[in-house]
Amino acid sequence: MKQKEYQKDDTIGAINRHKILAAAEVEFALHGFAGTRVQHIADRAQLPKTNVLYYFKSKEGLYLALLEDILSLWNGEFDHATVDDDPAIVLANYIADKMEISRTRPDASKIFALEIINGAPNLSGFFKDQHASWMKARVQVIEQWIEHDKLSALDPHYLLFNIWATCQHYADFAIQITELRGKPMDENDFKDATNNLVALILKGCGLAVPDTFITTKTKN
Amino acid sequence: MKQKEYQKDDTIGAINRHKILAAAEVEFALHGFAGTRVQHIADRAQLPKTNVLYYFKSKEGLYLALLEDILSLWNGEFDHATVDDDPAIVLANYIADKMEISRTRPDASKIFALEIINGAPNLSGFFKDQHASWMKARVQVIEQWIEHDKLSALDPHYLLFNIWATCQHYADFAIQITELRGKPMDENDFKDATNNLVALILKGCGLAVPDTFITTKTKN
DNA sequence: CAAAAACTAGACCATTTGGTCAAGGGTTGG
DNA sequence: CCAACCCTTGACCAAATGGTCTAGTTTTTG
Repeated sequence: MKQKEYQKDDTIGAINRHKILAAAEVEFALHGFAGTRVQHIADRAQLPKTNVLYYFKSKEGLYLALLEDILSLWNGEFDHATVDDDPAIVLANYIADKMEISRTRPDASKIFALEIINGAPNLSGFFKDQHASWMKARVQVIEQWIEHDKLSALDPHYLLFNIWATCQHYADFAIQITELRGKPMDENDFKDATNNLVALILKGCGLAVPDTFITTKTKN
Repeated sequence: MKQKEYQKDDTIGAINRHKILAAAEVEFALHGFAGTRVQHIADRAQLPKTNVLYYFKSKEGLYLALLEDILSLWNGEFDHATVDDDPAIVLANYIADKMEISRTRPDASKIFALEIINGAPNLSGFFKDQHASWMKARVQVIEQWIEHDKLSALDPHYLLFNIWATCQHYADFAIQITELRGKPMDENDFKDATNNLVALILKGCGLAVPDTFITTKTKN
């Protein structure tokens, strides 16, 4: 973070750091922090182990750097929504965003999940505070929507939890999903899943589903 | 499994095995398989480490025994539902069951989640097959409900995934939830969350919410 | 072009940790 | 009461692994 600002992206160091982070993301997602071997990260990045330790002081240092990268994904459109916005549009887009992250960055999602399940031992107080205040602000907006009868009465906390839960699930439990569907989810399946989920949640909140999120299938 | 059938529950061996399993559940949930120390399990069970290895041949043996216990939780009411049942009742009860497991056995839920996230390396083919055929049967019932216009059209797979996702979330992400709500969820909070979730999903499916799942609050 | 800085890499080490062993203590059934 | 079995326990070990050291190579910079 500190160096990256002024550092070019095409120096040998930057390239290697990037390769290592990418390899680490796969390994940590698959084996957790304790179960991951520095050697395996090195192998995957096609570098000697010593190099990994050279660029990142330690296994923990690498993990923390990765985690910081991952947390930066957790921002989006919804962050700036106000009462005046249409809840149907805002929520649908929020869900679509989250689903898109699950599709394109499943390992990031898994690492975050592992971190939380294990008691969030590496999430900084700063992140937690930031997250808590984000939550508070979003809850207020949703409550205002409810007051203005734009949304049926429900606890905004649970609504948000349920959205996160469902979206994350498509990344974290991808193996199970693949097993049960008989095939992995491709981009189209994700679109279907997103539209299904948007419909479920929006209708569940008493909202109409925006046209853009209605699947037009031959199947009636 | 093999011995338990004829073994009494009050022998010294059975008691210790039970203590060890309980301790292991906490430790594995908190640190994952690789991150868990046999010594810590022993400490928590208040037994010497050698005892743990005496009762269970190895760390992996203990983990597998625990996992088997946990998987037995994954059965419930919905297993026997048919077209003739009321989908609103069946689904609401299914959600309530799952939420109850999240409340009472959060560590079991976490271990299962860790297992899936890490690629399900220890889930037997038997379990997977069983699970897949369970899924197929449930999907059929839901499709029949849809054909009979008891439910709005949606993909049954995604509906089930979304239910699992939300229910599991209250166990797996309990730390985050506590952080964001400012306090841990007690039994009453779980009841609220359950009713919120039932309302969201049932309304999302075009179903009326059974009376038993409507929270009567002073808050309008 | 020379020197400093960045990078590569094999050899090596200290520690941690799952697991073994042998010896002894309790319990139970005949 | 004794013998077989179950249980307890400290001492110990081999393997794995994160990390260091040193030495050399390449790249950058003045």
